[in-house]
Amino acid sequence: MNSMALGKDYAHQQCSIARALEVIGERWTLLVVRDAFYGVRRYNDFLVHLGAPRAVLAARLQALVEAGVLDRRRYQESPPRDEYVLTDRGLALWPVLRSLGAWGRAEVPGAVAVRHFHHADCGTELGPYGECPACRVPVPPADVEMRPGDGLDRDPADPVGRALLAPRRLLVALDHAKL
Amino acid sequence: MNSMALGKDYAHQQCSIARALEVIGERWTLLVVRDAFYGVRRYNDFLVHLGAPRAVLAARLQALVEAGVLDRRRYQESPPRDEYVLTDRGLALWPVLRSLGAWGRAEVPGAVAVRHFHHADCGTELGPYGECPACRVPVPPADVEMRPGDGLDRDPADPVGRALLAPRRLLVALDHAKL
DNA sequence: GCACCGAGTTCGTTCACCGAACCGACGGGT
DNA sequence: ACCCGTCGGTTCGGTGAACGAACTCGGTGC
Repeated sequence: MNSMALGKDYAHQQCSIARALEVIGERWTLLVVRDAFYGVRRYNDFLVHLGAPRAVLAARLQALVEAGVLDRRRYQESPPRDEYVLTDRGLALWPVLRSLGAWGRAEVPGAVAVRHFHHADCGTELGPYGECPACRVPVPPADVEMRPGDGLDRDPADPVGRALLAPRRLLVALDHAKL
Repeated sequence: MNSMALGKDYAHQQCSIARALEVIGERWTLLVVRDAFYGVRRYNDFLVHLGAPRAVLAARLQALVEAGVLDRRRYQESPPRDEYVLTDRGLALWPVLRSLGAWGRAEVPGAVAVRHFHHADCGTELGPYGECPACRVPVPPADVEMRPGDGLDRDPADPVGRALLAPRRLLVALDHAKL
């Protein structure tokens, strides 16, 4: 529970980047956070959408809760079921995901535009830093609308992938009645 | 060179974030890129500053060159010595490092300000997105001056860490006459 | 009672990371 | 000529993490 034991620490590095990577730098972790922004909240939905091993997913979710990035909360009592939602600290990761996605789309060869992000208030597509070029304000993730792009597979195998085909507001939970 | 048998690929994920993570998501990779922004260019300097295993460092440098993030170039013939410098594609990672560092400083508990980044033209400290609040422009990394903060260790063990104590412009190579 | 579901845990294999040792090309000192 | 040191790696044995399949457990619906 304290610092060590895991090989995930960058030892004596004194750098806020290294400290950030100790929290969100392990394999799968940032994709879990991404899915949380997309509205995924349940263990099984993360599982089918990510394709990660079950044990790894369980470990990442627990680590993110302990790091204060996700909050685990009961959403029904019988049977007892928990969901994982982003805390303020998790929401603060939006610029990281935004800049990573922008780089991946612009700089990794063979990339096609898979998703577009728009300012929900005015419909304008976000700039590279997650700001609205029209309104000249940084757009918080709650005000972002995600729309599918041309490169997106029209018929994903998993139900979560299908649910994410439609335009949707970030952070809004998936509707399980429609899955 | 194609998809590979390595476990570093996020399989069927269609997401520019996942594609970016396939390039810079492995352990140590992003810290190598960070050091490249700080002016580190030689194998041995990366090695002593990062503390990574030699084999891992060699693999990461090679992978980054193949991905077009770093360029390997000869800087002397006898003995033949190469240095690794950021390409345009690597320079485009600046917003990623900037947002990660900002998050690590603001949101990871127990963090103290270790380094500050200023707009070299006017001296103003950069905003959270790497923009200059005074000039209202996004600041390219070449125009960023890095200054040590209060949380920085005054006497690091390695010579590279000592060289990075002084205020310096990003991307400028370390001066090996002073190491 | 029984099948089913969500949310994990357990387990054996595979793979990547680690750190120490080793290697080869070159330069400098004696 | 010989030894020493540096730089930039490669090799190797041990360890820990990731993987995927199987299993468990609580609870519900039929």
